[in-house]
Amino acid sequence: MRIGELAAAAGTTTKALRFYEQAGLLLPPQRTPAGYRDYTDAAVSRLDFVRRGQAAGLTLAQIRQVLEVRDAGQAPCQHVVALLDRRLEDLDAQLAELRTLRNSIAGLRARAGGADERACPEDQVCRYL
Amino acid sequence: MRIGELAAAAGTTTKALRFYEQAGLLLPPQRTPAGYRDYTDAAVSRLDFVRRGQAAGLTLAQIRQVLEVRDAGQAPCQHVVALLDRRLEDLDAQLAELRTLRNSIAGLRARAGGADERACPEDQVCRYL
DNA sequence: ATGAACCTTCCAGTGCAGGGGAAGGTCAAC
DNA sequence: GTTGACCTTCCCCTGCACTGGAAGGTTCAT
Repeated sequence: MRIGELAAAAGTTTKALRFYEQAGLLLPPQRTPAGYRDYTDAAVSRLDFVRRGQAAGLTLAQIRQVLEVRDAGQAPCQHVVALLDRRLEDLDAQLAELRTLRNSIAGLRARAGGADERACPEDQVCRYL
Repeated sequence: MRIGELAAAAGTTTKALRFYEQAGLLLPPQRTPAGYRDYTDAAVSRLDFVRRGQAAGLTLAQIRQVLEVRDAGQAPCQHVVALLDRRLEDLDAQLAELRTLRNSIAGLRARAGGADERACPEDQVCRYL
């Protein structure tokens, strides 16, 4: 399987695949005599895993760590669970932050009312912010 | 007022202030004969505005636009209100997205249970993701 | 034999908001 | 008269996940 086919199968681009290889997410595949990358089907499921990790909001560096554990022959499950737990914590923190921000912006917006046009005080840029 | 004093007064760094000037957020100040930047107190309240904008999650580019309107002698209030409205929409979208993500990760985590150590299937990286 | 469609490497840039540090000028105090 | 703290410009670096393009090699169909 050449890089273009793999990209099509995984729903990504050849550029991204070369980048993944250089980033340690894809193992360097066999090469044809001409130097073309020659992938096996395993690369497709590996990329599926990468995409599931990304969908879970993991960084490529975190996904790579999981893959490295797996490639070393160990079960990465414990590691994966720890990542999920940390991700949940981060998400909860981020959600709390965004909710606070939303409230304070909504407050500003309410204070501004109907966007009337009286000029702001001279010593200030805008009284609505 | 020299740049170091202004930075201290505004709770930021000289690096950031030079960057703001180059980015069009701070007007180029007078210079002393030696070439030092010499700010007036107006710079402090301008920086306060910048910080309030940042606290509201606006980008420096958006804040700069508001400042440009103000510097042109117009009241930027309408503009500010529009920015706040867009920011609210974006925040709501982002919150919805994060909530969805949180749910799906919580689902994965629940499926993983107590992080037990049975190996993942051979053809898969980890059954928990 | 030639053109399209693929592939290779390498270099550079994107957006965001600055930070790091070099090389050199200036100002006040001791 | 020199130390130390400040200032100047300059250019590169960070993180993240790629993307774009140049210059050149390969494969396949016509």
